[in-house]
Amino acid sequence: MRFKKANRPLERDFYLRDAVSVGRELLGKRLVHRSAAGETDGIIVETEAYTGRDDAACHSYRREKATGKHRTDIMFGPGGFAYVYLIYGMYDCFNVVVNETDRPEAVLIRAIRPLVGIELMGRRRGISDAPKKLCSGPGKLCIAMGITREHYGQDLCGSELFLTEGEKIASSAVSATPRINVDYAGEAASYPYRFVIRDSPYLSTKKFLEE
DNA sequence: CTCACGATTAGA
DNA sequence: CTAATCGTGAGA
Repeated sequence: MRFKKANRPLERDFYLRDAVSVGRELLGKRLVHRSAAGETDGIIVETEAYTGRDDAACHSYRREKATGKHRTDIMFGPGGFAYVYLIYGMYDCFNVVVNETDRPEAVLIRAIRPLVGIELMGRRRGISDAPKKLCSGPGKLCIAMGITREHYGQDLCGSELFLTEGEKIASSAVSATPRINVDYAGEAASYPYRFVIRDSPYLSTKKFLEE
């Protein structure tokens, strides 16, 4: 058998739900990338939910369908596939597409606590000091884990790039805050769709507001 | 075709 | 605080 039971990729059904639920439940899961250079993996400590056509912060906001020509096309299919896009002309961001076909939602993975392949992560990032900074942001974790736009559309139920069970996170250890850097989204900018493991030293920022 | 700007980061 | 850097999407 290719995987030990505890290390199997999460199944499709996990992803076929709304972004807020999946975003919250991805905290504590392990993100694994088996690349030619080696394996890297770590525990997710920060996510953001993007809830589709009605969410002004979401890339699929007011879009109607996949045209075959837009970066968001993958979001219109079923959950459990990778949506990776270039931000600010410099960095890639890794998202998990969620929900059913034609419900274009996604969860942005914003920070990870490195577990495996820390030296490889350091080499990719060009730093040698504390692992706390290796994956403390959506751009940084893509560099550290070797995730690029070539992974756009990858099936996360496969064996190269996937999520699997990690640690149980008590709901009392989770905080929900507004999402980072979505000021352009008007009212949606204040929705509490960012989920963090409170007080984790591996987060992208120290911003906490609400419970 | 042009062009303003971004789900970021590192560095002054 | 700002520069870096380029794909995207809106508009002519």
